[in-house]
Amino acid sequence: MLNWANLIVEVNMHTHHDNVRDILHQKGLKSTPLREKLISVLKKAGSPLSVEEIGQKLKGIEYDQASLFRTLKKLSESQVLSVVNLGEGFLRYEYLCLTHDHHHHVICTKCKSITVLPFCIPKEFEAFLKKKGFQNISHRLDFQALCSDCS
Amino acid sequence: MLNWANLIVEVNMHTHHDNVRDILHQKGLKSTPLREKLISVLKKAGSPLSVEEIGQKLKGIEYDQASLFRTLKKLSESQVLSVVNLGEGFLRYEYLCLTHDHHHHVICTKCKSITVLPFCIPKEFEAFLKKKGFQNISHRLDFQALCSDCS
DNA sequence: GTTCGTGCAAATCATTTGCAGATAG
DNA sequence: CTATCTGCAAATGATTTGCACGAAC
Repeated sequence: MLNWANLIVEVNMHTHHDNVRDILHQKGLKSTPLREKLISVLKKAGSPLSVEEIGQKLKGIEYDQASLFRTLKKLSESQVLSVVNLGEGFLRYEYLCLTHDHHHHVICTKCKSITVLPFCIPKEFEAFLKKKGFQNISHRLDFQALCSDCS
Repeated sequence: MLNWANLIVEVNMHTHHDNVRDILHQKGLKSTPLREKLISVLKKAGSPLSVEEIGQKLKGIEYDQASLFRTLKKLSESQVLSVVNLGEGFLRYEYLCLTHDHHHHVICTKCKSITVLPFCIPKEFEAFLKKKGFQNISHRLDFQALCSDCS
């Protein structure tokens, strides 16, 4: 089943993906300086950033706050970014690597550092809800704790 | 071990708790019309209410929005209420029955009805975090789904 | 009689919206 | 060229704050 032609396509696709401009085009979005810079900032960050943190890393490029919010919303809707709500009173955004699945976070109650966790809730939970008649089930799970550096 | 004296104390304590005024005094808080009404509204509701929903049920008593927020915050800090963040962009509050433990919710994505769930995450999750050096661990888990009435 | 709570008005913070001009494809 | 973005300014929604008065203990 696997042949060289397919393999080359795959390799090309990944190379493709690595180019911020192409990520946008693939989603049918125009490529602009703000969008490109924003995505590369979030790709590099590795953890979910707040709008304020993004703004700081965006220095060097002049941008408008409203456009930033609009861009974040559009990229989230287009599945390029994911919205992370850790109950802080504002949202965070992270680069949604298509190969890297659904995951959860711990946020340090002191330094606010965020760590990705390797586990998810038991499938029985959603099965329970399904049995109760719920559909299109999704969930949110996050932890707050003092990290080892802060204790 | 169990004797009548202890039993009577327990019974009295519960009777005590049922009086909204005494709940407040026990926490060292002054009893005021707004606080009393607020607590009884949330006690009766049984599910976490938004500030707007609380405001509607508070009709009959004239209150100030700022005072309502201050009261909600103070009662949450005093463990009379608990803050529920379902990622809606605003907070909800529910009466924190001392005997009724920590729990989680499903919110219907359409009608916003909220259901309490009978399960919690496996203890291994927090054990994992402890092993990684985290302390004072707490978590948030909630579900979003279309409820049976809405499908 | 203090301490604590409330009302009122103004402030703040995150986010959104309308609109007209600029830019990508 | 036309659809989509962006900048700017004003609007919105949730929540907070300062201050002086009023009520609870």
